[in-house]
This record gives sequence, C-alpha cells and structure tokens, in this order.
Amino acid sequence: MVSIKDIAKQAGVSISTVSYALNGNPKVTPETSSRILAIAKELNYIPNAAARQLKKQESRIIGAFLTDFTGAFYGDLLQGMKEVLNRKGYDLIVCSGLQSHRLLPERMIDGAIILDSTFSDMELLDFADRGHRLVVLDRELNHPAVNEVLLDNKAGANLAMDYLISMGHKKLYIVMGPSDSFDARQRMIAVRQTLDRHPEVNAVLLEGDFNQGSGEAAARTIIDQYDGPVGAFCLNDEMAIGLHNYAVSQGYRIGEQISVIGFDNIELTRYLQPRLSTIQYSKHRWGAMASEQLLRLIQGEDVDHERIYVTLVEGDSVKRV
Amino acid sequence: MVSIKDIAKQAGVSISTVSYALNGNPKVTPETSSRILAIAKELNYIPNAAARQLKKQESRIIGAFLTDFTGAFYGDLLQGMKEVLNRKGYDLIVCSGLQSHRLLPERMIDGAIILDSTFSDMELLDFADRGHRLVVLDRELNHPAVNEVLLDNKAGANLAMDYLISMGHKKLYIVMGPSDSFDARQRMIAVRQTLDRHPEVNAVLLEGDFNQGSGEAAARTIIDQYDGPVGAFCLNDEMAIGLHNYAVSQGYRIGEQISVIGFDNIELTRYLQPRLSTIQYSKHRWGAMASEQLLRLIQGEDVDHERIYVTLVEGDSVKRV
DNA sequence: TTGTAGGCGTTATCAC
DNA sequence: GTGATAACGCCTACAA
Repeated sequence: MVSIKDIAKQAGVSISTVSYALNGNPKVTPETSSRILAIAKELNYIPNAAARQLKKQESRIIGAFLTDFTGAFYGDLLQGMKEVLNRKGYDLIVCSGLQSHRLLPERMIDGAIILDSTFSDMELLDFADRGHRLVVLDRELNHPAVNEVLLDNKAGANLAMDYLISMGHKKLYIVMGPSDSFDARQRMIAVRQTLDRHPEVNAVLLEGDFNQGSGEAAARTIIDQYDGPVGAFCLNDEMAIGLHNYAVSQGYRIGEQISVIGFDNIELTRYLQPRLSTIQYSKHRWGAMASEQLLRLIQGEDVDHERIYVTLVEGDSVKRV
Repeated sequence: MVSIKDIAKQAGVSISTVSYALNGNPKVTPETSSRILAIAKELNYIPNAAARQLKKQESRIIGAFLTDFTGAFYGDLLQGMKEVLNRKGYDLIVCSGLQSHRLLPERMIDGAIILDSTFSDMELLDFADRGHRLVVLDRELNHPAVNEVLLDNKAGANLAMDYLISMGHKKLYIVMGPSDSFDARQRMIAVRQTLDRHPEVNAVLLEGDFNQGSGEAAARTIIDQYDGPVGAFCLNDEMAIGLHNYAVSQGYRIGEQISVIGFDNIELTRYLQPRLSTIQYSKHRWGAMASEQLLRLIQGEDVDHERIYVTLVEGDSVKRV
C-alpha cells in the first residue's frame, strides 16, 4: 500500500507537507504542491479511509437499515436518501440484519436511518445516548439526537375509510397488519376513530400480515359471508392485491361486488385490472427528507419531527353502492 | 468515547492487558480478565472500528454494488449473499452510484461483489491490480483476483427458443435487451445460434430495454403485423409482462394468439393470468455462491469461475400451434 | 502473567 | 513554507 510516507520520500519533503498539498492547504507553494500531486498520481496513491476516519472521527458514510431486502418497496426510498447525501459529500450504505447493528456503535458510520424492526426502541435510545444521530421512519422515539420522519398514516387511513363510506358502503371489512408494524398500528387507530364517528357502518376486522397471502385469506372470508356489495380496506396494497386476485379467481367482480382500497400505491398495483384505489405518497421524498433531517442533526442543528403527507388515488376498484 | 485506555486506568492495569482480555487471550489470568470485562461492560465500551481496521488491515465488511436500488429483483440475491457472509463473521453493505466506488480503493471493505454497470472493466481491473478481491456477476473479467459467478444465459435462451420451436412456432418475435447489459448480449448470442440451427423459423428482432414499456411497444408491433399465431421470446420477464398486458388490453389472448416466454422468473409473474412461461434460476443461490467465492478469494484460495444453472418453467403462456 | 513500546496512515499543532 | 512530532484507538512482539 502506498501512503503519504512514500510520496514524501519520493518528493524529498516531509509527510506533513504532503498532507497539506493533498488537502489543498494554501500554505504550501504551488510548485511543491503540483510536484507532490504529480508523484501521488504516479504512485496511484489513494488515502486510507480507516486512518482518516480514526483521526477525524468521522466517516462521511450514512447507514440505512432495513428489516429485509425483499420487496420493490425500498427502491425510490433509498434513491431519495442517496441523492441528498451524495450532494452533501456523504455516501449511503444499506444494511440489514442483526449483525449489521454493530456498524453504528463502532462508529463506522456517522449516522443512521432506521426502517428496521430488528432494532428495539431501547437499543436505539442507547445509541442516541452515546451521541449517535438517528432518523427513525418506523416508530416514535423522543430523544434530542433522534428525529422522526413518519408517514401520515392516520390521515391516510382516514381518507381511505371516508372514501369507502362516502361511496355508500355500510358493510366494511378491514384487513389489518402485523402488530409489530408501527404503520399498521397507526392506521388501525385511525380506522377505529372513523368507525366511532360512523355507528351506522358495520365493520368486520380481519387479521393480516401485510403479505399477499393474508389478502387471499380475507377474500375467502368475505366470499363465505357474501350477501351483497361490500367494501374492503386493506391496510397495505400487497394484501389488496391478494384479495383482488383471489376474488377474481372465484368469479367475483372487484369494484362491483367487492370494492377495495389499499395503502402505499406500490408499483405492482399498475398491473391490476381494474386499477386499485389506494393511498399514495412520495417514497422518494420520504427518503430525501430523512437524509436532510439526519444531516441537520449531525451539524448540530435543532430539528422538528417531520410528517410525509398522503393523498387518495381513485382507481376503479371502488364503486358507489 | 471510552477506549481501552479508560478501562486500563479504571482497572489499574496496562492497555495491553485490557486488549488481551477483550480478545480472550489466555495469557491473562481469569481474575484480571473477568475484572476487566466487567469494567468494560460497565463503561459501555465498544471497540472502534476504524482503529481496529487500521491496525489489522481488514474491516470484515463486504460491499455489494448495484446499478440502482429499484426493482424487486435484488431481494433474494442480497439475502443469499448476506447469509453466507454473516455465517463467516462478515457484514454486507449494499452500495450504488459512482460516489460509492471509493469504498473499495480506500480499503473500507475487504472485497466487493459487482452487479453494477457504472463500473467499467478497466476500473475493476485497476482495483484488482491493487490487490482488491472481486466477484463479478455482470461481466467476464479475467484476473487472478477476480472471480466470475455468471448466469448461464446462453443455456437459458436456448431453452426458451427450443421450447417455442418445439411447440411448432415458425414465426417468432425476439424482444431484445439493452446493449450495455451482459446478460442481454449473452442471451442474444444463443438466440442467434438457435436461429441458425432452424432456418425454417422466421424471426423478427425487436429493440428492448428490459423495461415494461418496451414490452408494450413490442406488443404494438406484433399486433400491427398480426395474421395468425406467433411466438415471442422476451429477454426478460418485465418486458414479457408489458407485452402481455398490452396484448390483453387489445383483446388478444396470450397462450393462444400470442405465445410468450420470458426470462428470470421474477415474483411479478405470479400475478399474471395465464401464468408466464419463463427461465428460472435461484437468485438466492446466486448471491450465496458469489459470497462463497469472494471469501475463498480473500483467503487466498484458487477458485474457478462459477455458473448458475437455469431451467425452464412451463406456464400457460405458450401453446402448441 | 503483565507491561513497554512501536506502528497502522492520517491530520494538525507547533516550531523553525 | 516546511518539518518534526504528537495524537486518533487498537494490536502485538518483546521485555520484564
């Protein structure tokens, strides 16, 4: 490995002069500087990240932690994060799994964006106490070193419910999400509030796990009990697709016999016929916002929690009854 | 930050004793050792990655580089990589974009798995010359420090073509891929070979870019020229889905008027009706194999290039004519 | 069994 | 303007 020491030797100067030259310090004369730079290039010199990091106590790397790598869900989100970070001279690395947690306390990264249920709140608070900066996308966590950038789940669930009800639906099925999901819990809170406001609506709550399978299971239940048009709010699109597919395979017509609305507006919904009504938000913006907040935190600025707003997308999967 | 120096002070021993104790060196007596460990825990000591890395000249981190984060394509692949690496005490980080290239030469990672067209062959060979270990999934690259783990694209394309031809198709459309894709180029080579072997088959080559849109465009062309059952080999599933959707929307029946076969067996195809015939392989195995080969390379073992085998999945999108 | 000391590659504070 | 030199936190001969 070629280090500044080698360059110094070759150039007949001291290592400090080399360091100055490489870092563009104006103290060194243009001649020595360009001579040093030329030698550095000739020797194929590349600075050693570990050494710089050890000295400067920063890596200029940000970690994004995900529960898993599956699903097309994360593409735009990560892209949004990366663009902002790169613009500010930071790099993004994406990690998953328990083992990778070490990267944070070992100071391999300057901060983390968390969308990862394998972190407990306690663990994160512990990191925050140690002085690490965090942005959480999947929980509420009050700590001066932690910023929340959360989806406005409640508003979204409200929109979905109000939409179904405004279309005249009196009989509703709610396909719920896993209880360890923050988003699912928030959405359910709003669902219950809406139902409280509409005592005339008859709602059945069905278990769900955010996967296609539980949407199919829900469809089976709905069909078993079928005796006229009903509405269904699936707490995410994946389950809505499962419900859709099973219902269609049994000869039911979505948007007529069964009105369906989802949440997230994932890519996949583009392939559904009729088009799925759902709750939409910009994943790119979500990621970008997370990065911005994290950088502010790292720069020692005081930042408020942020919300990502959502809107209703009307497809053809919900019809008036 | 609490360092071994702090622990040493607290325990009244030297830093080397602390280091030995923390690393389980049997030279230090059980009593001192346990006392030191207790103090370390009490002080919330966590080793500093940069320092250890600087000393040991390794980070035990492997980087996977992707052209972009979009697409559900990578989930299983990354999962396969991660499992193998974690088992061997390595961590996986996923990177994308030009800026992240620096992680390799700056020695932030101990090796890299490349599925990223933003790296040029020259750049990679340069890294290899510097002593970095690489596994490439998206190109052929001959260098002792580089191992190839490639999909058997030619066999797959052959399977697909032979299948269509064996079902009696004499009129074929080939929806090609982007020319900067290694996989696309390899698949086309096999396509051309098959066509050479079957002069009785009339084939039309259509441009494609591996995205849904070019599948739709292909469908438009096919329908324009339609005068009886034809077969279509889309060089990946995304385009096959595009072709399928557009054709269906125009009232054509897939598997009857137009027989379609894709490549990759992506998740999405499960949602197609009729089910898509395609070429299948284990992405999980692909990732796992890449990690295994990289670790062998790092351990200085001599390793041969590897191929990931593919098989035909018969759906209902191809019928005999 | 424990301590001393040198070094990994940089940066940065001093002198000169 | 340039050069010693001391960190940064850790590991590891070698000495005691």
